[in-house]
Amino acid sequence: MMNNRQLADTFTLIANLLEIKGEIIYKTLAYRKASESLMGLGRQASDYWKEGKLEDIPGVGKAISEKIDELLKTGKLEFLEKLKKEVPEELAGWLAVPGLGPKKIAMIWKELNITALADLEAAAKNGQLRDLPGMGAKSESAILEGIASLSRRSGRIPLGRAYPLAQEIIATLKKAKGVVDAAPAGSLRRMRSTVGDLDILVAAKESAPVMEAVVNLPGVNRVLGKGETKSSIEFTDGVRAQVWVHPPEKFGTALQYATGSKDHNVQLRQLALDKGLSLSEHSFARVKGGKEIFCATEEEVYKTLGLPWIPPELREDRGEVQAAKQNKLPKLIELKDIKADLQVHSTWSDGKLSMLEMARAAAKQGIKVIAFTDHSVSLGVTQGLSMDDHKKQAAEIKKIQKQLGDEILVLHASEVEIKADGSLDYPDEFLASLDLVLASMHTSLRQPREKVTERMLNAIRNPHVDIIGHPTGRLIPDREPADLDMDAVLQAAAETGVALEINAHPSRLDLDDMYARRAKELGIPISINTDAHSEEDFDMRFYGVAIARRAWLTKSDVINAWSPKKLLDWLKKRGS
DNA sequence: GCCGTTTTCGGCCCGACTGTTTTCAGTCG
Repeated sequence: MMNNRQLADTFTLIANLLEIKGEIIYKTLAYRKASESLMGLGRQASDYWKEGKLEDIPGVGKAISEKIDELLKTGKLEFLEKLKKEVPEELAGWLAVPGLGPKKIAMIWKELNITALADLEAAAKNGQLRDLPGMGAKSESAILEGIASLSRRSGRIPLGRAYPLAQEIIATLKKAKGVVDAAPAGSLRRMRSTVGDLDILVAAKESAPVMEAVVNLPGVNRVLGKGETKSSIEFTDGVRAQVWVHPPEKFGTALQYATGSKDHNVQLRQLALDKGLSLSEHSFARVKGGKEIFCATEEEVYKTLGLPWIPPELREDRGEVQAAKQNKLPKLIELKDIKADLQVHSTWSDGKLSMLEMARAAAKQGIKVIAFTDHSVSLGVTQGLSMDDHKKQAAEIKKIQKQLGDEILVLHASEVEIKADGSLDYPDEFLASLDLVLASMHTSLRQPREKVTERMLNAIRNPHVDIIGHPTGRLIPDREPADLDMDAVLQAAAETGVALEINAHPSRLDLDDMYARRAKELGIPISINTDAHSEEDFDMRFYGVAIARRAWLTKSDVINAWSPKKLLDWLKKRGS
């Protein structure tokens, strides 16, 4: 049975091939829209299918629902097979080359009769492209550069790498002449767990000095474009950045525009048109003449549309505009709301600092409850604790609690391994003796779907387990999530009341927003934890909270934001 | 191909930048 990702990939391929074929653009857009919608669904399309409700999926109508039906039934699609005969599938890969679009691809393919990327590279090197219609020597070398950059660029950039890098760039640009303000935009500002490139917006009266500073940033390898309002650069490691410059009085519309998402902006522009206004990054223009409206802040942009300001994390066209219209935007959780960290490691297993040092570091950041979840015995690489070790650790916790007084409450917990056969690393009687049990998978993550799901369900159904740590086991950017049946996982979590973690470490951010939002809808408590192994790791809460905000979570949805008393009562009721 | 508190047909955001052009097409976000 195909999963959402496979369905989405199929429709993206169809869109790419149709585009090269020269099909009307809106048809290809419809397939792309359906593909994105499937990726952000948070539920399996096959469930909609079983209920006969495929057309409830946004962007899926009669034609695409029939195609999903065929794919789920047979695993194949007649329409796609035919299409591949008209347009070689290999050509879709060319679209990944920066600077190459569907028109040029079709033209080169037909003129030179080549379909392999290697042949394209050879043709460019041999100077065969420059004489084609609409091409020249520059286009030819641009294509060669583009192919070379493909190997340099390794896909999307983890948020934890992109965010600090953008802050550095912003700090440098703020020193340029005449700069009033600078801010991240794009998926970076929306805090997606990975971003494609860095979008940065600068407010300045004069553009030239800023653009000069942009192309002279440290580590710039190539200047992809340099204009008055926009410049693009590529760093030596393949990371790309785009910088816009707008005058301060237009900063609001410009920031709103550059933040996106594309679909959110489409919604706003439509709303503007309904009011007789045309919204661009520069201003609101009246459709029938009259004065333009300039906005220096985003608040003014949304106010002009009759909406409250929508936090960037929500701007994904997932119902936020509708909610804003009805004044039903959630009051999103904030960093300062987090009062507990329920996954922390110490030198008892693979942490870098003692429990006392970690507890003090957490207290310094306003944390009131900390749970030490050192690894369990079977995870040998981390020097997991035996039950005997735990007795000693418990004694140690008593001792440091006295030293810490009411500065911070220390819980004796464990990150218990969910073993390959689905059993937990300690017997139930022992789990019951701990203050808190967090269960996670670290090994055999590539088991087949049924097996790995059953294993997870077993942990969720253990009455002593309070939290499931980093549920899917993904590592950004290197490891795909385990092939879990997330519907079954969420269903079981809803039934047993176990909390699911948003692991705040930027290489995990697991659960990601779409699952966390679905969890909230099912009433599943969420726990945002740093998985800290050192003092700096406590800062990673910031990313965890960002993902929670993208999932529409409020204080009451997150157990770490509850009062210590409420949290302890909840733990007590869970029987461990 | 999808969609609908003015539409079941006629829309579907719109501007910047580049390169190959003598006014515009292609790509990108």
